Amino acid sequence: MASRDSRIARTLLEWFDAAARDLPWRPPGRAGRRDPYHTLVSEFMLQQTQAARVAERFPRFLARFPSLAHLARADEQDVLAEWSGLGYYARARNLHAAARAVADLPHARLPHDPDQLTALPGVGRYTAGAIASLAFNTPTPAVDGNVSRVILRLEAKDLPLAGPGTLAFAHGRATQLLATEPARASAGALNEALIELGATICTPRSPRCEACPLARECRARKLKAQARIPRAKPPARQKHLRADSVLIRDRAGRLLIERRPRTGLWAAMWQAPTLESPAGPDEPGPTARQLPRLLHLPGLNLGPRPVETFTHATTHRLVQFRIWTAAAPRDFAPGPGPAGDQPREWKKQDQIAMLAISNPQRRILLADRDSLFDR
DNA sequence: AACCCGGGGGG
DNA sequence: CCCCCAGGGTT
Repeated sequence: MASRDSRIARTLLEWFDAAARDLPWRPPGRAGRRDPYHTLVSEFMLQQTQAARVAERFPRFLARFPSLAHLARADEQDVLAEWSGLGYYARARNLHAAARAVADLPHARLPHDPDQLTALPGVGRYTAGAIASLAFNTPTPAVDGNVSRVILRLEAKDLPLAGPGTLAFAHGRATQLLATEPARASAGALNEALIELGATICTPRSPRCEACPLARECRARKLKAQARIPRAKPPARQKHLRADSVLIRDRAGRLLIERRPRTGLWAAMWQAPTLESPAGPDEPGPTARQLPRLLHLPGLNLGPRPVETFTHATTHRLVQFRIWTAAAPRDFAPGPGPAGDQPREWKKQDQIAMLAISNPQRRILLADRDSLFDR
């Protein structure tokens, strides 16, 4: 089978050379080496996130944190602020911590060895393999969801993508491909080609086999099984939540904001004072009279009804937001949030825009709110 | 092994 | 609009 693997590797490398998308973390025209720091940042951003979306944010992140040393020196809240809207915010904290760990290394350089890379916070087996191979051409696999799917189809292996044997199988096959003559000196290019093929051609649904360079080698295609490989997983269960957010404006036009607890959803990010509670048919949620007490906002008078509602969906929850408004009374003295460790501050909208803030809170705090207070 | 952690795109 | 995607850390 060595010749089949050689054909696959050669075909992948030629295809990638001709068809690779132009992405901001790749060297232009595939000439020159990849910058290790750029690779670190982009691989963190690419965890669970599509390349097109990362491409919108990567240049801005680099402009703000131009080098690993800059990132290591930065304040965590500023890194989180720059990450706002990208989701999975633990990635931002881990990236910052990883930059600090590398900066503390003897030469302050990223290791070439995947095992040493795995020791960094937020760097698992995939990310370590990606950085090692893409930035330093270390001959090691980088198996993400794309690569697993491509290999399962290529070998007509009827396994679920997240199944226990899948990663080991894909890892083994990727290692064999990397050992072929055409790929031996091009580990980074081969890994990136596999990822690129999965992202652009061998997509989860409706794979574009007519455009696939590996169509002739693909065993799933031969069996017309590409649509059912990999096997589907059961859907995730969504938890229904309510979030009552109170917009409080003082005489200077500033809004009251608080920081969320350091763990859990939207950890350590800023928001309007918000109470989360279960949502459901027999869960009416707090009333306008109850909310000020529950949120430690003594003396506040809310309007009788929310001024706006909307639904925010994440993978595992459906959050029904209700926005309330109030003008701060003259002697208003808000305490810390109910969780105890939630400091509160008054800020203008243009200052809030610079903070670490989730998408729903961005919608709540940064929209034009004058009309809401007029009601 | 099961669960937590966001957000956007595709059919 | 519903359905889908998927890496790392924690427990």
